[in-house]
Amino acid sequence: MARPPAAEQPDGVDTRTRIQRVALELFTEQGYEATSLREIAERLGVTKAALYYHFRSKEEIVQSLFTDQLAKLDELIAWGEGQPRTLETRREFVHRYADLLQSGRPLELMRFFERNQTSMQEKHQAGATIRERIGRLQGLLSTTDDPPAERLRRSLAIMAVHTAWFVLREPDISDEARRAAAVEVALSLVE
Amino acid sequence: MARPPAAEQPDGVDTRTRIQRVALELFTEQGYEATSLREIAERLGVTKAALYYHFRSKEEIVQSLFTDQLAKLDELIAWGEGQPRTLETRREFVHRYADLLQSGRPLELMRFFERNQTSMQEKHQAGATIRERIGRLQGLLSTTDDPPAERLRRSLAIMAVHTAWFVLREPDISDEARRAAAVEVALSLVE
DNA sequence: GTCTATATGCCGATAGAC
DNA sequence: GTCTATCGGCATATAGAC
Repeated sequence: MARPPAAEQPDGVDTRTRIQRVALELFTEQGYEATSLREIAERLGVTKAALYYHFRSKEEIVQSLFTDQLAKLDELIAWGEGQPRTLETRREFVHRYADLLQSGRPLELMRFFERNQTSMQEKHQAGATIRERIGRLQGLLSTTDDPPAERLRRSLAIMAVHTAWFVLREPDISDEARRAAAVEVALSLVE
Repeated sequence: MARPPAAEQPDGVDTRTRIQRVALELFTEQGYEATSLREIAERLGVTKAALYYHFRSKEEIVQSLFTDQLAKLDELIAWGEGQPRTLETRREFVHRYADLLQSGRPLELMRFFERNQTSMQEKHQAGATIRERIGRLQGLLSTTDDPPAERLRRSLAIMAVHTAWFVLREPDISDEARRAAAVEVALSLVE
């Protein structure tokens, strides 16, 4: 998992991590397919070959982004799958999910994934993994027995929590206010 | 706009239209960047050069998909911008928007757009146009003066109408039932 | 760990025959 | 309207020196 033994740059971040950061940014802005390894390398001031020392392929860069962050999501899913399917569980889930998105950087990953859905297909291993987890999340809130409107509402509850960060940008809204709005709307959708 | 004078294939659809259909399908499934003109041509049993007789570039194929369908959306926006910003207008908007998505094929275009967000950037002319229209749609339902939770709720109302078609698939749900669920949830979000 | 140099292949796009 | 043939370019990926 972790790899402590690594040479560090002046800014205290090793090259592997710098590659991941730049790749995530460019993949999200321009798209996975539209971003070349040459572009990533140039941004970092190294050559393509240096990238291949740290990652065996372009796809492996993406995989590394997710595997480094997937653990917390799996914790939440494990918790949810051990709870009774009650209103109280759904409420608690909304809060925990909002927490999850606010801590660490899973939100940047979500955005990357959302904007690169076509690249993250079944062929892409990271894509398959994330899709499976999203299915499990939805499964925590509703079952196929529920009436359609209710299933739709509960899917939207999850979307509300991410979407809040993209819809509520301007003007001068604090992270706390955005989170409060997300939770309020999501809660109303799981009632 | 229309181009009646065109040779037709045995199945009654001219080549230009067949190119558009296959392109939309492949762009949506695999992604715009990941789909080559060679692939589209092979699927149709022609060569790349034939594609270039009908469209000047890959991007022009995408543009043609939207320009052929944008008129109805513009009608809805024009109607909405001429109405008072009342609850009754929002309700009527939800119904009209659901109508719009059910008639014709704008839904397939929405799916294509949603799954190829990174390719449909500002540089891409079709992308800029659609983004502008989506902004106008959101503007019909809410203003920046509204409190955050309300703005989020109204953005979700629009999403509910599309999302219904992707979330509510199995098992044996009719178009009418799906539409009813979408409208019900969207209405509750614009109250 | 990073470099130079290169292999190999597909891409979008065009020219010109039929 | 569709074809064959081709251009120039950039892609991912690798070999091997330092």
